[in-house]
Amino acid sequence: MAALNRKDRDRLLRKADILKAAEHIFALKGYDKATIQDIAKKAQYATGTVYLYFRDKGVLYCSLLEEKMKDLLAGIKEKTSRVKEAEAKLEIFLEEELGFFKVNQDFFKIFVSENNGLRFAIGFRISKSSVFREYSECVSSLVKKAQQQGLIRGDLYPAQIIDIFRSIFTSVIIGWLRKELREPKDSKEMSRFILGIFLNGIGCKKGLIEPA
Amino acid sequence: MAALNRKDRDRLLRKADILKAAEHIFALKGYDKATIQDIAKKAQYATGTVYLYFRDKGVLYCSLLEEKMKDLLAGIKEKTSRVKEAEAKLEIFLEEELGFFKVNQDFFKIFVSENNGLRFAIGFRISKSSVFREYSECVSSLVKKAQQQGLIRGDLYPAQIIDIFRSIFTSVIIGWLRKELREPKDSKEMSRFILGIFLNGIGCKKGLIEPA
Amino acid sequence: MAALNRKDRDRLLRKADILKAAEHIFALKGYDKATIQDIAKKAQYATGTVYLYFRDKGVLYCSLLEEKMKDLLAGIKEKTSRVKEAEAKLEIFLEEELGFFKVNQDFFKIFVSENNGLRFAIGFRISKSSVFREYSECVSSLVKKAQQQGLIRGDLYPAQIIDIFRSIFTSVIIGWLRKELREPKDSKEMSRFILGIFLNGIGCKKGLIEPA
Amino acid sequence: MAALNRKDRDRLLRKADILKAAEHIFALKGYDKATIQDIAKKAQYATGTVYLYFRDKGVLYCSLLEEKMKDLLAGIKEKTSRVKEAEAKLEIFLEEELGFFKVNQDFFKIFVSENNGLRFAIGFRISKSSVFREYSECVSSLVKKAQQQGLIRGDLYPAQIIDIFRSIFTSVIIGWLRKELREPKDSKEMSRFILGIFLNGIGCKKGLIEPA
DNA sequence: CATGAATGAGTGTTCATTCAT
DNA sequence: GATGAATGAACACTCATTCAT
Repeated sequence: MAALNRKDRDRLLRKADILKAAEHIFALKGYDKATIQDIAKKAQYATGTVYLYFRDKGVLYCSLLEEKMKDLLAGIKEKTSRVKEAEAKLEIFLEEELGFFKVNQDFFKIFVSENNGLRFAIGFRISKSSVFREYSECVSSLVKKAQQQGLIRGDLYPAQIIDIFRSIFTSVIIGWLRKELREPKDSKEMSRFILGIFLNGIGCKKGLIEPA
Repeated sequence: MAALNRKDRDRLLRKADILKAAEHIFALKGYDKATIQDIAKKAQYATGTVYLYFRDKGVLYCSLLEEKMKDLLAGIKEKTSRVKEAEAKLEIFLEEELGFFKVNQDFFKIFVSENNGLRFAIGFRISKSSVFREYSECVSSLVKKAQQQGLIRGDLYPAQIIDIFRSIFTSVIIGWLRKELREPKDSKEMSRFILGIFLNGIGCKKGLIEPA
Repeated sequence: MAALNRKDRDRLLRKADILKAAEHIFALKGYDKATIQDIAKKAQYATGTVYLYFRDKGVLYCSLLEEKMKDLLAGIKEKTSRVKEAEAKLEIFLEEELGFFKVNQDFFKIFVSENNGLRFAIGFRISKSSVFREYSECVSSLVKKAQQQGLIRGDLYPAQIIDIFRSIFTSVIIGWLRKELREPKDSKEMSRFILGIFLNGIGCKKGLIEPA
Repeated sequence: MAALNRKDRDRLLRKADILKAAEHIFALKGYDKATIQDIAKKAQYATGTVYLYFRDKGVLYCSLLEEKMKDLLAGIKEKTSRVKEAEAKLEIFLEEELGFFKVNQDFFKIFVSENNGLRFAIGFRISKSSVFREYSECVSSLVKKAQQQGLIRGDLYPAQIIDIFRSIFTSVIIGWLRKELREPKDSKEMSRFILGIFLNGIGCKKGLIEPA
């Protein structure tokens, strides 16, 4: 925030260079198959330089996730705070994420494999990180507010709802990125579309079955 | 099926030993971090023994996936063929998968990371395998039938619907396995619950928003 | 020599089977790249069976060489003993080896790589074996007799002469087997041809240079 | 030739270290039995270091052969071009190889096992390499010139003559290196000695037999 | 005896990490 | 600080040898 001296500013610039390269390589090859040398070369630094900025490969990976999540979260918080209604908040939340992933498709791949792989396989406890916790809490509060306002069923854990929300969102965005949707809509339309599925399901309104 | 001589039977038993160990190790560590030595040790065989049954690590991994998918698919086909209605088919499909994953939690982890990461990072083209293709076709036909019978919206690609279906399913099952649900219901109830969300969404019936 | 009981006879037959397979495989792949499993399979025995007849891979290899050398040597001794003159002996020696290698081309490859590789690279001390020693002595006595009879220069070690003799012989036979000679002659003609080169060299009789 | 910066020079020095170690180990154990760890240790580097300079074991081996052949060939070409007569060229050729192998005895072993086994067993097609082809062509042209000048019999394929030439040469040099010759002569004398055998054979001039 | 599945030491090769320059 | 060569532990895979059946 405050004005940085040249040294600190340079340091941040280099970190950013490396993170950008890492984002591309990790998205392309996955965590294990990506090598530090790949990343260093992509970033046009020497191998050792990476270690001046990140203690090890794991830290680099986590930093990447956190950095991106921080950006995403900042956008979401800022935009959703502008409206009051839960529904509008959810809509704007979706819109913001759609926009973010549209310009961060590499990160989207990582995010998906991280989030949907549910961190089973990877030894990192990213969810312990503060940005991730904050992101969870942010989404959680959106969902709780929607429950309070009677928009969303109250008989489910928010965590569960978020998972469902996230997974519908992810499915749709993957199709979107694949250009498989009939009409590749803009973020705004897409946001309403996803929210529609989330709230109303995929069923025709004819044969509604009783919720269990 | 046919009576096997001792040799063939033993061979199958040993393959099964190794596959079981592999399932556990792959679920625990992921494909890359899992080592053949880990798997051999877990199965209480020597390293080289694994190679008597599987040409290489990749083949072992694929065999594992295919073997399990074959079992899963057989159950699904058998059970869903007993009913006529699309809705009942979907319900039974869910019930069958729920039951299968309940007793195959290790495989579930692998299945999720394989399926949801959309195979970004892994070099295997498992989806080319006939069992995987057959599984896709099976789910696809269930969904198409549901569309024809007016149960599911007809304005979406089946592939998209399947993704959404699968992602809701996955989210719920993860919560279920984590015992995060208020009342850990049995497979039958859970199946109706998931189908309800899928068809009707998570919204309260009050404030329905218009689908975009 | 004496009549063998069935047990001993069977044992010899099996050894011969294995040696024959080994000959083929060693010729094809070389010592290191050949595997016992290759050989066992070729001989249509189980892997372990090979070890009932040969202590280890090295012994199998050496036995093969010795067995073949014994056959070769027996033929040479028998045939060369029929004539008196050193020149005739040499001629018959060559004829016999040519005939032997013509029907034992696999062994010829092994023999060449063993003999011409000069046992530098391989850890076996085959030359210590009695058959090899005997073979050396046999050729040596032929050469010495030729020296005594004034056929061959007396100012060289027999060992040296044998090496030269052998190497000319080998070169020619390789070309012969490759069918590179203008007229693929029979063993008798070929034998005289080699002997001619050995004794008179490759030079035209015009410009004889003085022996150093 | 051109002045190299320190980096390039160091790189060449290290490559040379490794090649030297490889030469020794390959000569001692043969290609298959030699391990990269042996070579690295001999060169006093870590295992991985070898791979910074040579892509794999095969490339290391081929590089070694090519590097040495290049040196050998350069010497031969330079020296033989100084004289006109075929006989003198052959003599100088021999002299040069004798001198080269005297100071490169390890390489001589490799050269012999590579060349004389006629590459039966080894999967590399080194003969495809340009240096090897060039070497062959060089020797071939020496032999052809000798045939044209009436020094060598014209009724044989050059390839055949070269084989004989090489094999006599090899036999003699091995004896020479073993110090088995009565008087270990210098390269010049030895060269004339070999050429004498090559042109005139090993026979006494008395009992010349008719060439077949 | 014969078998061939099992063994596990050993090899080529990679790559995260270090450190002298 | 930046570099990138060097390191060496680790892994996939092979195969000579053993031994229970």
